Amino acid sequence: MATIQDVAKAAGVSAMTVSNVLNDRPNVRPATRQKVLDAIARLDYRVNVAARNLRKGRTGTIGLAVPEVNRPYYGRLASAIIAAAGRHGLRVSIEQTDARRENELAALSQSRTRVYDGVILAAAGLSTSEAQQLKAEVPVVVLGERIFGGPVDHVAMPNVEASRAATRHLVDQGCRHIAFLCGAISDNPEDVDVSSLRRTGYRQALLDAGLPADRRLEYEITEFTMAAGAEWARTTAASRAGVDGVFCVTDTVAMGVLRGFADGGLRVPQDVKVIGFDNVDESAFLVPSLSTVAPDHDVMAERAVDFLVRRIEEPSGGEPEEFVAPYDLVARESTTGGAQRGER
Amino acid sequence: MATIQDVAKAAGVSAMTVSNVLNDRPNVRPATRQKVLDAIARLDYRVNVAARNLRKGRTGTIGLAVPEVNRPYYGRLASAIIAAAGRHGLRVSIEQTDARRENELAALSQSRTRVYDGVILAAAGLSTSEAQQLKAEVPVVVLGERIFGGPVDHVAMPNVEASRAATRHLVDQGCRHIAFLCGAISDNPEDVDVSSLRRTGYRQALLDAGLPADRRLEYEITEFTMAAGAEWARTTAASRAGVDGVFCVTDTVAMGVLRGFADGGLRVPQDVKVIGFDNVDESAFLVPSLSTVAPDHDVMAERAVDFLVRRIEEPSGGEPEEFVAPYDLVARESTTGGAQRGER
DNA sequence: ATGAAAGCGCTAACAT
DNA sequence: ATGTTAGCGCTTTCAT
Repeated sequence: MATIQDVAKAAGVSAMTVSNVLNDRPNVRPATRQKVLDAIARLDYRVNVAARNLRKGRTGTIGLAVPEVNRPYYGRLASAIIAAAGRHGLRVSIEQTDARRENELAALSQSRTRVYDGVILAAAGLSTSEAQQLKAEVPVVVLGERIFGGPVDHVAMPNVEASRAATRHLVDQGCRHIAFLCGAISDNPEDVDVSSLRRTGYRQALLDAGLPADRRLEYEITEFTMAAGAEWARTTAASRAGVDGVFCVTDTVAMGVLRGFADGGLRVPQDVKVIGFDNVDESAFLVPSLSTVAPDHDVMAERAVDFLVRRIEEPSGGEPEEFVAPYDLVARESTTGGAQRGER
Repeated sequence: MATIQDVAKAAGVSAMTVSNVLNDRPNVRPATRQKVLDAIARLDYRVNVAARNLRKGRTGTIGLAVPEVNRPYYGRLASAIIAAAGRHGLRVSIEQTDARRENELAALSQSRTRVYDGVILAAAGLSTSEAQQLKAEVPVVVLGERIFGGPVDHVAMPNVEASRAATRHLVDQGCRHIAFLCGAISDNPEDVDVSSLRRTGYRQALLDAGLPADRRLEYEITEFTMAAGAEWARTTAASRAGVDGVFCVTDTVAMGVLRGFADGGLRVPQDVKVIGFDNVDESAFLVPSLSTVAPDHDVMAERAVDFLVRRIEEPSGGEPEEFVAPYDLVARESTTGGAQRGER
C-alpha cells in the first residue's frame, strides 16, 4: 500500500506538501495541490491512521461504555451517540459493562491505554463516591445519572422532576395506591442512582397529592429486565395487593409488567394503570401502548459528545459542567384507556 | 506519560525485555519479569496502542456495519459480536449504514484507511452483484443474507428453510389465507435478500400444503419498522381482506402488525394468527406473545468473528466459507392462542 | 510556498 | 536470556 512518501515522489514534491494537502492546510499553490491530488488518486493512497495517531497522540475514536447495547434504552442512546460523534469525525467503540462497577472501571482504564481520545460512560454500577474519584486521565463524560459535584462533565436526566410528573399523572388518572418498581437501592444516601432519584420524585408526588407514603408499595427488583418486571406483576396480581397504579423505573421493566398483569388476569388500564420511563421505540406499539417519560435522547447524545470533544481539545478547560435534558410526559393507553392510536 | 523506555530504564533492562514481558513472550527470567512488572506498576505505565498499531500494522479494532444499532435485531447481534470480539482481544467500532448501499460501501472503504483490521457487514442495502465485487482490501465477513458464491466469508440465516417452517406452522394452526409481509423486492432474480428468500420459503410451504399461491397475499412495505407494520395491519383489518394468518419478515414488523390489528379490532390469534422472524427479546413479552423463528444469534456472532479473525491472521487462507446458523421455531400465543406464559 | 530533519513509542530481526 | 538497531508512516519544527 502506498505511503505518503510514494505520493510525494509521484507528485514530485515533498511529503510535507502532501501532508498539507491532506489536511487542508493553507500555503499550497493550487497547481501543486492538483498534482498531489492526482498522485493520490493514481496510487489509490489512503492515510495510515495508526501513524497519524502516533504522531498526533489522538486516536480518532471514543469509547462508549454501556451496560449492554441490546437494551432498547442503551441501543437508542448508542445510536444517537454514534451519529453525533460521526459529525465530529469520531468513531465510537462500544464496551459492554453489564452494569458492573469493575467493568465500568475497566472501560475507563482501557482509555488510559490511549485507545480512546475520551470516554462516555453510561454509568449504572459505579457508586457516587467512586464516580467522584474518576481521575480524568482521559476526558470522561458521565451520562444518565445525576452525580452531583463530580469531577467530570455530566449529562443528566431530569430524574426527580420527571418521576414526580409521571407519578402525578397516575394520581390525576385516579390512582390512589401507586406502587413504585425499581432496582436495588443502596442504604447509603450518597449513592444516588436512577432508582433512588426516581423514588424521590415518586415520593414527592405522593406528598403533593396528600397520599400516604406507604413503603410497602416501593418494590425493589434485582434486574431492570422484562423478566423481572413480569415476575413481579404476576406475584402482585396473585396477591391482590390492591395496587391501582405502577410507576416503573424503566420502560423495559414496564413491558414486563404489562405482560405479567396479563398473565395474572389484571386489565391495564382498567384494573391498574402503568407508566414507564425512557420512551423506548417499542412503547408506542405495545397493546396497551405504554405511557412514559420521554427524555430527549438525541439532545442528550449531542451534548455528551460536545462536552467530550471540548475536553479532548482543551483538557483543562474550566469547571465540570452539567446538562439536564428536557423531557416530555407521553400519556398513552396504559394510563388513559380508551381508543387512541399507539403512535404519539 | 511513561514510555517503554522509561520502564526499561527504571527496571534496569532494555526496552525489548519490557516488550517481551508485556506480550507474554517466553525467554524472560522470572526475576527479570518481576523487576519489569514492578517498574510498570511504579510508573503506572500503559502501552501506547497507536505506536503498537503502527509497528504491527494492526489496529486491534474491527468495524461492524449495521443499518442501525437501535433496532432489536441488530442490537442483539451487535451485543453478541462485541462479546465475541472481546474474547479475541478486539474492540468493535460501529458504523450505522441506515441500510443504504452507499453507506455500506463507505463503511467498507473506511476499512481501507486501515482503521479496522476487518469488517463485519450486516448487509441490507447492497445488491448481490455489488456484494460479489467486494474487493477484499481488508478482510470482510458478510452476515445475515445468503449471498451465493460471493468472494468473502459469509454467515447466513436459514432464511428459506426457516420461513417455510414458519409458514407451515401457520398452516398447521388452521390458516388458509396466509399473507406474507416483506420489504420491497427487486425484480432482478439475482438480488436475493431477506425479503425474497423468506418469500421463497413462504411460497414453498403453501405449495407443500396444497394451498393456492395468491400473489395478492404478498405485501411489500417500504420499511422494516413497527410503524409500517401497524399501518399495513390497520389497512388490512379495515379492508376485511379475509387474511387469517400473517408471516412477517421480521419481529419488528410483526410487533407493528399486532398493534395495527388491535387498532383495527382484529383479535390475535382468534381472528388472525401472526408469526415473525428473529426472536427478538421483546417477542416473548408482548401481549399476545409473538411466535417466531429463532436463529441462534450467539452462534452467528461467534462464527462471524471467528471467520474474520482467521482472515486477519491469514488473509489468503483458502476459499470463502459459508456458515448457516441453526434455528428454532418458537410457537407462542400469537399463533396458538390459549394460556401459556410469555417466556420460552 | 515548499522542504529537510527529527522523532512519536513500539517491536521484528538480528546480535550477543 | 537479554540487548542493539532500525524503521513502521506520519507531522512538528525549523529552514529556505
